[in-house]
Amino acid sequence: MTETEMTITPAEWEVMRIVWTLDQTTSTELIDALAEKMGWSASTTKTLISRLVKKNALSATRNGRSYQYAANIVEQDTIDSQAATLFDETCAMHHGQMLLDNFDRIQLSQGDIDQLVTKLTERQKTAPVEVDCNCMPNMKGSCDE
Amino acid sequence: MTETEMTITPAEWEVMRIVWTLDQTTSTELIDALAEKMGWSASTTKTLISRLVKKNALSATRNGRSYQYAANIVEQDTIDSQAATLFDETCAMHHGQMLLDNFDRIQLSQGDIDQLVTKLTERQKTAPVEVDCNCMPNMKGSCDE
DNA sequence: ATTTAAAATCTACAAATGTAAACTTAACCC
DNA sequence: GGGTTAAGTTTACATTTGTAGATTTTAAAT
Repeated sequence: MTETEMTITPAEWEVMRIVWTLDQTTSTELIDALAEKMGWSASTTKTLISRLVKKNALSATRNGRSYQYAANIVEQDTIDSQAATLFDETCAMHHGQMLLDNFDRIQLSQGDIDQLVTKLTERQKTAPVEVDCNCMPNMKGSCDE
Repeated sequence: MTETEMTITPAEWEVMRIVWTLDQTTSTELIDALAEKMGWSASTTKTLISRLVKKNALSATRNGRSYQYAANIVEQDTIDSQAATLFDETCAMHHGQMLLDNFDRIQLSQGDIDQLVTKLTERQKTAPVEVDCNCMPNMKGSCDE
């Protein structure tokens, strides 16, 4: 499997979330959940399912009249690369503030916090006073506000 | 200004990054920077500039033969809402791990780290052992891996 | 004033995306 | 075993996005 770095669109992402949550599911369940959550018509959900199966994000196993759908991609990995893209596409100077500004929106478990604090404390030793801007090729300067 | 929550596409985002970095700039500068960074033709950059001006993300002030372009939207705010969207669109259960997995990709200043550690320590007091899944309407359960 | 060249505007167009109706097929109930 | 109906497949279509050529304007230089 050549892992051709597929793209999941926002609408498709909604389907994946349900699949990940239910682990193993059917089009009916997906149609119902997304009709409720997103207000989508059955057709819309069906289309999205098809596209996800075609791009191999979902596996479809025939079971009587219908299929059993399951995710072929790991949720954590997919979220991680989604985030990686965000970090890559935005100015490094603003990442710290971005986390601080969104802090209350981010749910964290006790274990997450422990690990983060540990890593942050470690990082503190080598942290710069100011992060450099990485928005332009040869730019030492900074994104000024 | 009714702040109609505009959408910046990935390609447009590249233009904005340069504008934010240079603060005040011209089409020529943008064309050059993006030709180098992205390999775009002059026309492509011009089109993106137009679209950004039309959606009011950029202001254009005539100056002789050309325009002076400047951002109408604040970089930090824009990055913050980009991140907010990511957090909203992904399962809350995985946010902690997402940060840990991307830790080395995130640049942080000493000040950022201090503030984060402070907030995390404070949060620890009320943090749950496990974060709940928020992928489906009435779902107490969890996204099982 | 005329030429020229840069800057802006207009037009184009394929691919991706969101959204869904229409049609087909096949499993299941009676 | 034939009709019903749920599930899947096809077709559709407007918008958005990435990408860029063609055309028009107009400031600047001579």
